[in-house]
Amino acid sequence: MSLDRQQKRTTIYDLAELAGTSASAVSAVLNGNWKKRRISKQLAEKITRIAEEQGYALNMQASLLRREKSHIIGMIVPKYDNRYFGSIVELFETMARDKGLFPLITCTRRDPALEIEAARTMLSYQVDCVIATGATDPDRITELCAAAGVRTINLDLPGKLAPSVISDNFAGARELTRRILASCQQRFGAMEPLMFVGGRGGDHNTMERLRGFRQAHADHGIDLDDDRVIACGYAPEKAQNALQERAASGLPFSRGMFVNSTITLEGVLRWVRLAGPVSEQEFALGCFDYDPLVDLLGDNIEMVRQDVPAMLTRMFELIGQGNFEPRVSEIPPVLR
Amino acid sequence: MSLDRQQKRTTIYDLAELAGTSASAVSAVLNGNWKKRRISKQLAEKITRIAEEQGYALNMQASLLRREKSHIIGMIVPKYDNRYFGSIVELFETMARDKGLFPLITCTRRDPALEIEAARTMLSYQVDCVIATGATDPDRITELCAAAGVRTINLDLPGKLAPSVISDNFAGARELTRRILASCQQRFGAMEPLMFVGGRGGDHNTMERLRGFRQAHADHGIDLDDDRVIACGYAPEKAQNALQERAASGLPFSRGMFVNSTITLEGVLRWVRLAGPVSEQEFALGCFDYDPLVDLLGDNIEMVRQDVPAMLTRMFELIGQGNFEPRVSEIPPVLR
DNA sequence: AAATCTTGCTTCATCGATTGAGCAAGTGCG
DNA sequence: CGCACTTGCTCAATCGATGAAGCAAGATTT
Repeated sequence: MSLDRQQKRTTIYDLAELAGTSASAVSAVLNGNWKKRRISKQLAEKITRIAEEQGYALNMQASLLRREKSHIIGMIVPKYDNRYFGSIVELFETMARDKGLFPLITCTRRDPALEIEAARTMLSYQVDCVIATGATDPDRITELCAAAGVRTINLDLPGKLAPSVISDNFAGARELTRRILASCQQRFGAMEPLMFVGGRGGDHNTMERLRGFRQAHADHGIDLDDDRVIACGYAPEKAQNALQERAASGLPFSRGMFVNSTITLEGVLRWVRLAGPVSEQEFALGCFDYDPLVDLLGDNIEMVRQDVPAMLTRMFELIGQGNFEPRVSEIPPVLR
Repeated sequence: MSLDRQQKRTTIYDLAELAGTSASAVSAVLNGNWKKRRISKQLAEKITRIAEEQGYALNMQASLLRREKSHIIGMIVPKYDNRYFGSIVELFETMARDKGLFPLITCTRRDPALEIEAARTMLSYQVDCVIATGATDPDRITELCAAAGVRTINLDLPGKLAPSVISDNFAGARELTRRILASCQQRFGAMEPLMFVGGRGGDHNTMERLRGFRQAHADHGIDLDDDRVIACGYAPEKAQNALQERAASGLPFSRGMFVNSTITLEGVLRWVRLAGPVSEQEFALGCFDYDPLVDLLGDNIEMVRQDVPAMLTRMFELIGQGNFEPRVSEIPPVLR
């Protein structure tokens, strides 16, 4: 790796020399508390000018080493490349910056080992706080951080040891299911039990969504066999294969499907395309997650949009209040 | 902000005391060069054990302050929430980590001021190298970093002062245009000049894609009026409004459209839905960018997928070779 | 005129990890 | 036995920014 620095960086000592003053004065001026330190306006202006001329950039590492709080806030995300996590990350950055915090984001591709590794790295970088988003084992992260005196908040998936901010999966899934059933009624002339595709049986969100899914069926007095639930994970290929197998198995198949995320939807649609009966026109689909392009192109696809701004607002509220009790905040999703 | 640390963090001095040795030995053991520093295996093992027991985490700030290279590699991206940049960021993180570099990513939401601010912040964090992705003013970033002795590479959009890795926009656009024209021929029985929607007239990629767009028309001997080009920016609302106005203007309108990104496609589809003639079935669309869900749902939408893995591979090659000549590497996109 | 206060700086220790220099004890060789 | 060499460590300076403590010169009070 040829990443060798060209010249030595300008430091406050260089500036002090150029300004004929001390490093301490330069530091005071550049970090804004020169009034408190009784530096004259003239000297302050002179130093500021010279710093600009020299293109001085603070050495954060040195600065952070000295300060007690780093104002760095870490976020661990499973994936970047879907709209849900993409918008979480983008808004998180913006909000963190607005609050004077420096956002440090790391993506773990749903790899539990990388998750722990990422948390450890964040601690090394002296983060003040870690947000564990959609983590497989949020409590492990909380423990690790707690050992270093760093607080954590869980986002998207809840944990037992730190506060969690998640969607109201039950209510959202119940309403989404209701809509898919209504769409079946309208388009096929009758309601039939739906299938549930994607997610992991063990994860909290999937369990809650399943509860809403079941409740909506019960609301309409529709019997639901357990074998209509295909919690095959989130990856597209897994959903595609699972549907393939299911279709081949001879078990009853539904035209209405509750799909657990846009990622999974990719697999479902691929199956419909390649191996499925005819076209997606013959299905009534619903997706727990939002993607604007699907919304525009998928005529028969209902979507639930998780309320990312509300979730992040709540999260920063908790931080602001210094509230780190392990309570769960459920944010209602936006239905379209 | 209540982000107060709970207890003091464990340092090498604490570990030294516990192990009955010196901080120097602890440091040598923990950063792996204990053999070079002639520390005995016993002591090394003892220190390692104690460090683990105490949940010790290195203080990166202190470590980086002392070292010459930080091994931090910065990336500036305009947006997270679309598949193209999402996959760039995700793969960049993975590849950087594999090469022993620490990825530091920042999103500027296409705000030129934030771009400069982000570059400055990266310098403060002592990055060894900055990747400016889709930057509005990459040369400004290069200058700023050069003043601090930090090299830069441009990705997606080229600059004049640093090496650039971009898609072969001309060839990609020419082929995409050819396909849209063929689709027009097949579906409407005749080729007609297409419209070009989205992008900024001034930006390199848009200019090159326009060149390919024009060339493909010329290849088929189709006359193309300049007023079929609507470079209204990338944002969905802008595209939607521009099409609205265009339709109202009475100028000739095309059923075939070259759309400059998936983001813009969102606006185009919205226009089709809300104000457009009937449905997207009556259009032949092509998009310079890839989204798997559009690929599955958009029956008449051709897509060009920029070859993100190849682009990043090339980028890391340049870094590895220490090659910082301002040359442009054009990576052929993948056509589907 | 002496005592006190204010202004505008400078000095120096400190944060935690790293590393060149150095030192003491042990080993090997003639 | 004396000298060189090796082994296994410790010491102390250093990276750059920060801020408490201190100090000198001038202003103000008694």
